[in-house]
Amino acid sequence: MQGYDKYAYEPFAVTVDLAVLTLRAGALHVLLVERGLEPYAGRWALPGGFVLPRESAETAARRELAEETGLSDVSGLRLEQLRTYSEPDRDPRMRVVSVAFTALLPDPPEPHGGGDAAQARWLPYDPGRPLAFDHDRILADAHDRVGAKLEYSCLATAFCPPEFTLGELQNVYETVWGVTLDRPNFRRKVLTTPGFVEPVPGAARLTGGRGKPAALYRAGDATSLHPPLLRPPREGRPA
Amino acid sequence: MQGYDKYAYEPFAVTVDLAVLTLRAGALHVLLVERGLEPYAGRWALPGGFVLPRESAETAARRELAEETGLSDVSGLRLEQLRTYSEPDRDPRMRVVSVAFTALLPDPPEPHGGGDAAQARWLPYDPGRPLAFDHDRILADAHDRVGAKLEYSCLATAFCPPEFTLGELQNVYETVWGVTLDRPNFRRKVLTTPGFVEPVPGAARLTGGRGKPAALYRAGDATSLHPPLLRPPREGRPA
DNA sequence: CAGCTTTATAGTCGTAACGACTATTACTCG
DNA sequence: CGAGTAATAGTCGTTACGACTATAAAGCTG
Repeated sequence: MQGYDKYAYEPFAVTVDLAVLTLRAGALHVLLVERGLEPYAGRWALPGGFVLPRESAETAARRELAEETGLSDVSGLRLEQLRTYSEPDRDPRMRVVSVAFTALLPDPPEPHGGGDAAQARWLPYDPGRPLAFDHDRILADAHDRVGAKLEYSCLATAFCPPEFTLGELQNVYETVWGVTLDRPNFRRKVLTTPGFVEPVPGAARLTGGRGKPAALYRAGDATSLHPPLLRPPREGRPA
Repeated sequence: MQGYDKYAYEPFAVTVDLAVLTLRAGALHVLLVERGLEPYAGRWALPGGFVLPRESAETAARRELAEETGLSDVSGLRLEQLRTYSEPDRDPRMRVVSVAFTALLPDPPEPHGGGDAAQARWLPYDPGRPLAFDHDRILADAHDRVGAKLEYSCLATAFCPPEFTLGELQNVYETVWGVTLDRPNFRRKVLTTPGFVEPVPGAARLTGGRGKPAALYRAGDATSLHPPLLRPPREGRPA
């Protein structure tokens, strides 16, 4: 950066891309938009758009998130920078550098049509689905990152509504990691980690489904998990 | 990104900034360059520069790293993307979006003057030192990230020469974290983690200093630490 | 309504991991 | 040759965790 005044430089277009994840019906879903124009017309792509002249990438990402999801209040949502993608040919038309973000939503805010997208929909997360540009790689990176952050942060509550049961919280881990966890052990771990969750005062319980009604919890004030909640080590590689 | 063809967009300058860390004489050092021109003339700044038209940010970062350190072979070094900084006013002259990278060097490759910088030097890491632009924040973010990655990755060996003693490896942790660790326990943890380090075959030992000569090890083929090597929990916040 | 299924919650037991220590070995330095 | 220093070996008690059993409280099914 000290070389400003000597180097010639080329201007780039700067965009943001959003990997917005949620849990619908026990399966991980992603917010995708269908491209109407070439290149990649008809292909699914991550929502996103240009960073405006007076915006930071974070601001632009939050604006796009509101536009694409149609949510009235996006201010409380966690929006985390993932990484920046800058391969010279990632867009065939021009030089585009894209800052990717990850967001996690509690409940499926119904599809929506807002924003400028031809069509925006929640689709099940499928690592094999080819997306426009390098978006499949961005999405895979986002999935990896979220999976890793579940281990040592309290991020999982971001997938849950304000009040949730431990079963719902466990579903977050199981769905994102693609494993099943032992329920009593999960419960013990979460409850003995100070600040991870706190019981809802009114002794409120959630009933309605089958089985014994579950106690309700809220996210606590802790932000990191010490010690972490490790996912079971993969078979084939010793721990 | 689907909005290309409708939105007008503003071109940005894209740069890379490098937080290059090393251990000199048991203290964490950073590679800094002294700015010759306004703004921030005379201030220390992170090395970096513009991304050229046909480069990715990663390529540009590696090029800059070679130029600034004067190292002949930079290809083996770990260069990791940290985060992108895009506040509209981070550079008073123009709109600059900067992709920041972190690199870790084993041994202090002597200062150097290569590249276009007025002066490049290793200075002790000091969170209080004001740097040009938002570079003090970038540097702080890099330090945080490296500290966190030491816990669950084998990154620490990147600070060490190809063959190192367990004492040197422990120094990496102690220096970056700013704590002291129990030597036998550290040793046990490192040696019982498969693939973290492997002994150098020839039963080579490093002598020369005071004390008993230490056995030499190399980095193993593992890349992540399962279970992690947690830093001691801060006092004041219960674990 | 009885009994099955389902889900939440309580608790046990054995082991692995880890923090805090002590002891011993093998060097250099004065 | 001792004193100091750093590496290595090993012990002990506690915590954390995986695997598992048991009980409680709901809905469902006939």
